[in-house]
Amino acid sequence: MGLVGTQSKQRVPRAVRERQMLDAAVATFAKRGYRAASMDEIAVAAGVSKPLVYLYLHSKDELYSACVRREAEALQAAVRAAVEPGAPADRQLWSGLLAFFEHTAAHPDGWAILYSQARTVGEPFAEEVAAMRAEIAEFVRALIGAAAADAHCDPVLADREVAGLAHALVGAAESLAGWGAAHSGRENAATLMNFAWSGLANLMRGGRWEPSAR
Amino acid sequence: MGLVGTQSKQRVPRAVRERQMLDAAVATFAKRGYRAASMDEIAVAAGVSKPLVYLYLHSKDELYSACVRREAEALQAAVRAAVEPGAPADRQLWSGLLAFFEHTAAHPDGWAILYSQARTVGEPFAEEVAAMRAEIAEFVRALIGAAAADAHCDPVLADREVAGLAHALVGAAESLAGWGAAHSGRENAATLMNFAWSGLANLMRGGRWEPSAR
Amino acid sequence: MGLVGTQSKQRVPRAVRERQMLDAAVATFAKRGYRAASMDEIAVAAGVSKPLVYLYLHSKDELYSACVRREAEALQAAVRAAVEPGAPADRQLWSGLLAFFEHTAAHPDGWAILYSQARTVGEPFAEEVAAMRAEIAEFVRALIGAAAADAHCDPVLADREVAGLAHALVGAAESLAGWGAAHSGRENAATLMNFAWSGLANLMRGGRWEPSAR
Amino acid sequence: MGLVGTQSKQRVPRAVRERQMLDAAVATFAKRGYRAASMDEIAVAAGVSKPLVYLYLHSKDELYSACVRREAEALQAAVRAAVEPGAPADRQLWSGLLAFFEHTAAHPDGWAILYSQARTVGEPFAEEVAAMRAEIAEFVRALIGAAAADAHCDPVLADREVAGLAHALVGAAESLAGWGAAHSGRENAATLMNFAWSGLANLMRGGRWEPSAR
DNA sequence: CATGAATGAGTGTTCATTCAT
DNA sequence: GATGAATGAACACTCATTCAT
Repeated sequence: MGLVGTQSKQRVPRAVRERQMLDAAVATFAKRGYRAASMDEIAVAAGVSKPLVYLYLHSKDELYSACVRREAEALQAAVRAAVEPGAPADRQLWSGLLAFFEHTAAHPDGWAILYSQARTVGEPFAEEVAAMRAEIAEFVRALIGAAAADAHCDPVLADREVAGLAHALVGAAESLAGWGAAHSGRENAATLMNFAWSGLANLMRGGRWEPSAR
Repeated sequence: MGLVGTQSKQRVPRAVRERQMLDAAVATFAKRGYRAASMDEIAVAAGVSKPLVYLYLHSKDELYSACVRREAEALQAAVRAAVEPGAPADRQLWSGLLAFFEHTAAHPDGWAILYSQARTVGEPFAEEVAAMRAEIAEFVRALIGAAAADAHCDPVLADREVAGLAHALVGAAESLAGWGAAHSGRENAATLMNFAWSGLANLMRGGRWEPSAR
Repeated sequence: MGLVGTQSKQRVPRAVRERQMLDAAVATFAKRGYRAASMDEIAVAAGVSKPLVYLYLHSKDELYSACVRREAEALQAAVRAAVEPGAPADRQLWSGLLAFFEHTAAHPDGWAILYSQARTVGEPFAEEVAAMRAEIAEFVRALIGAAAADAHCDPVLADREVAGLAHALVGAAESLAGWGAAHSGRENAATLMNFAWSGLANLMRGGRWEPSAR
Repeated sequence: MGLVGTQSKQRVPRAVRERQMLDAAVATFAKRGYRAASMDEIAVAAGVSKPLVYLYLHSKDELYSACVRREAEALQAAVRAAVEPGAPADRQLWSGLLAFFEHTAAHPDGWAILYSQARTVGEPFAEEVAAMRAEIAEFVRALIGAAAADAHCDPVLADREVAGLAHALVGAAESLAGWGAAHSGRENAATLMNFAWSGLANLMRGGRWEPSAR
């Protein structure tokens, strides 16, 4: 006793403790869902006492919010870092998709929170996640718009249609991320590019599928 | 007293009451989520006492299960009824998408249960919903396969790639259903067909987007 | 329809229906205990609807009370019928014990209600059962008193001691009835007579066990 | 304020609180029975909130089990401490009975739990109590056997008969403990010794009561 | 006579949250 | 800085009991 470094109760700087708590919370929320995860379980998983969790993160809502924010920012940062601003639109989309599939495969708990959990209506933070999603869709929309401009696309695509296409593409990517977790990110990205880009290119050339067509 | 319909304790046949309860439960589960919805709230919404809900539907789990089953069957029936088995593949896909978007737009609560809620990991019945989704994806996969065969598609598409495409399409449709609830089903279906079918057609002609392409 | 004897819903006279209900109730109360037995279960076991049970027996309390009363009277009647009023005290005790063990062995559910269930403090009817027990003890006490008088018992036994002896004997009999359900009534009765009567005889002769005796 | 003991939320060490809870639970279970006693009532009687009871004792079953265990061990300890292993059999029996009557008179609630409540078929822990009872009966059986051996008892008593006698004696003691709670333990013990020991002694001398005797 | 339909009141249990130390 | 002790409020579920038919 009295010897430096022999305390059993670690004095750990706040930043580190907070990260431990967030890690534990992300894992627990991903496994159980927001309501079913208990603060007790999270505190135990983080290796700290419950009041400490409250001291640092104030409430279950704020804790979950912090988890969502952290994971969302990490995903967005990964995608942003992969995209070269000056490159052609298809190249940018490809890089972004690749980074997206690789990041979600590497961080399944984070992805689960963003995709499966936080979306649940009625729960808090559906808005935060929806905002992130909207931001991504807007980015994709801009890419499509740029490509259309480059191609001097003849019968200009309606804004609303472009936005719809962007949402469809985002949904397709999310679905693939969930379904193709077993596959490599490169494979998923290639599948989606092949699927989407040709359709877009065709649209820009004025080719349309006609419902009345026999 | 004496007026028809002024009795305090309504005597209603079981089948009717059960439907009222399911309606109330679907609305409540859609608004709050499985865990956050309380049996009290559902009973009040259905205009009956809690014990009666338990008498007929036995538990929260069974009640939720019944909701999921009913909504899933309704959606599948709507899609199935719209698709003409003998028609060409693109025609079938179009009809199915149209029916899907129209049904989900007309029954947003049912769709919320199937899409947002039941998927949440940790909640019960995620499996049932995943199974329904897999069934739909398989149907789409078969359509794509048939179209590819019709087109004597040269460099045969790998099975795994077709399955991936099917999941991407399903995800795109789900995403559009959520985003474009305000739009007409016809519009959404057209957007998706334009987006997807041209890409598929191009793929079948052997056209591929090449990541290495500068 | 209209044919005599072909109704599916039996019209059964009240007395018979009541007996069916009591039989079912005795079996159910014996198996589950007073609180754990539900009126639903009893009604199903009796093969009638619940409101009919209420129509005839008014409440769970009254139903249980009727069960206790019926079983208690049956047991007392069996014992009373076996005892010959004029016979010597030991003979009377023997006959009573024999009848008691045989009746309880033949009606284990009734005995369970009287012995294990109805005694539980806090439950209603503990009093009714206690009264029956007191009546039996009093009968035994009178027997012992008569025997003592016959024997011109020297140092007259204190009234309280005789009452205590009677209670001890009753308890011994109850314990044997529970433990020795597998044995024949005759065996149990013989064991108890051998055990008790000699002790009583000795007491009457003035023989006492002395605590201070080495 | 400032006065010792005037805090609104008492901070009491866990061991103390647990004992308070057990005391309250024993009293409540004794008064109402297992099913009729509510956790609310117990918590109020213990002067704490219900969640604290659950935090420490986990469930109604475990709480009841803890009560039964504690009271059973206390009773057994009291009896064991009173019996001198080397003493003659009658002396041992006397000491044991005396301790038994004194302990049950001093702790009527504990005795109620062991005797009236836990025995009720259908309730949990009937087994635990039955096991304790069997242990006591076995101890008494051994005493009778030893006495018989000392006395060179001629027509050896059948094992089953000895076991029956032991059960009869235990039942007699239980009955007296319930009936004679108002009397002194010494009085009850004396009554039972006089009743039982002479009968046993007579049996060992080969004296038997004959049913066929006129 | 007999019952399907219905409920008020209460049960055991859990959880997010906060003090006093 | 860190925690053991404590609780208010709510939740899923059950049961004895009663109408209206």
